Amino acid sequence: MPKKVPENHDSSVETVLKFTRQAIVDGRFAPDTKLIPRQIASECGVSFIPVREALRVLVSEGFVTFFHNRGAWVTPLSIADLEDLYAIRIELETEAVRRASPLSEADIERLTSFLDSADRASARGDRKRVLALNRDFHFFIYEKTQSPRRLRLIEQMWQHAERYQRLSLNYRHDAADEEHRDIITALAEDDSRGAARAMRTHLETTVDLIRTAFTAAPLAQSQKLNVPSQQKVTKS
Amino acid sequence: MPKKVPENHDSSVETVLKFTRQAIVDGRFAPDTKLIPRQIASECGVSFIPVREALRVLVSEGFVTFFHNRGAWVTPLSIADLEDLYAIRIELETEAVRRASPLSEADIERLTSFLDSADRASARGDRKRVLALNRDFHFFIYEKTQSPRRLRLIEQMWQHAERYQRLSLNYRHDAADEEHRDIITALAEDDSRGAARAMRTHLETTVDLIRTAFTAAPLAQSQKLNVPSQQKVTKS
DNA sequence: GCTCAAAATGTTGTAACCAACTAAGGGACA
DNA sequence: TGTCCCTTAGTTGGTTACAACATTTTGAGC
Repeated sequence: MPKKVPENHDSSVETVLKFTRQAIVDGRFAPDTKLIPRQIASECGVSFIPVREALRVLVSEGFVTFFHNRGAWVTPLSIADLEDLYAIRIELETEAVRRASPLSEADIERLTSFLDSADRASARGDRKRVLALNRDFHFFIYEKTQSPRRLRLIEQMWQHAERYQRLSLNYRHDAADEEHRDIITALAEDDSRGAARAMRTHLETTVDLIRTAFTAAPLAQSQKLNVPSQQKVTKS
Repeated sequence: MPKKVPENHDSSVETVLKFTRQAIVDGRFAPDTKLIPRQIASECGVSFIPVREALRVLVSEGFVTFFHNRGAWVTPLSIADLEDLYAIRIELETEAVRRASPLSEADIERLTSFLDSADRASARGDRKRVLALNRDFHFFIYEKTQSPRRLRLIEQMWQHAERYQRLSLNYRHDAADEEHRDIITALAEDDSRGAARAMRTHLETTVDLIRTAFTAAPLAQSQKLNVPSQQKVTKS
């Protein structure tokens, strides 16, 4: 059996996968639009066979839907799916916090430093950095659970969630920061249940904001061009 | 002729996907062995390109691991992964039961009928039917939650769990049946928390059994050390 | 026996080709 | 004018063949 380390350098499938997934997550490939393999292939500088492999993976991840003989389409967004998604996130992530506790003094300091950095980044208007630090904060906790499957699921859920978060343009840093610090406070006291409760509150507040933004700007999901008939063919 | 009947004829990729996943789940493709694309291709009667697409999907589902330039290998099993898997199953499935409640009188009767059928099947030694009814029982509840994402995750976790369950050869029908009826009892009283508790107990008992079987027979995952090449012993 | 090079095997990716299906356009006809 | 059917063009699903490269095995010389 092979002794270690799966691939380090990206294969062409990996290249296409990352490119396409990112394009879907950040909205460049809009919901309910058709994905044209040849176009993606030329944009990534590969032939169209690795593109099909990548699309298959994206189908299995839920970002893309195949319609038999009608090609690959970006999976649409919906309020129902948003609720479903966040319900699952809340379960997985509150439990992750619960399992991460207790944290060491050093870990608490590290978490605090993420928030302080985010504060400074927010003050200078560096939204991208704020979002990166938000992710760092959350995943620093989740990684403490030593649960690879859970971590993988949470990562996937986050990517799906990003598709929705993008719609609420203004990231409310101040409110989020306060909720984050509530989580830290509970963790510092080894109050795992309190930390989990704070995480739940945080996520529920987030989904409330997104829901509002989503219903206010339904353009994002109602712009259905060339929608194929609803005969679904590939799930899995 | 009026209209073409939409054929449910699986695509090549679907065929390979189902074949290979099933072979991994039921142990015919043992953990830590190499998957030979050409062999799978010929066995499914397709060329090796759809096989590669299917293997990609199985990688994304966690059943297969790619090693760059060293091919595709069946993901190994481990106690740590077993615990991880069941921890997640418990979260997703207890919450599913909680959300499924309250159920109608008819639903309760339906659930009871599954268990009665399983009893009869067990009495005549039809293990396969017992397992199918076990699945029907669980998923009848989970489908009531109207949560497609959760359902999909649970289905995937079940397939992974089957790889481990296979190792504990004797399915303890009587114990499982009693736990199942505890779940029904709680559901019949609209006691969603009680039902969730009963589900948790049921799953914890199950994982205990599997853990025991797994540690008792570690051969199952370390014995099948792979060999260089599947057939050719070349030395003649 | 041991080392290292060369051949065999396997993996990754491309190109050309074909069959089957979808979707769009153009009559024939009421 | 409008509907329905048929043709046709374009796309998708799938195969074979092949080139480039990595790994493994073989084997010859020391």
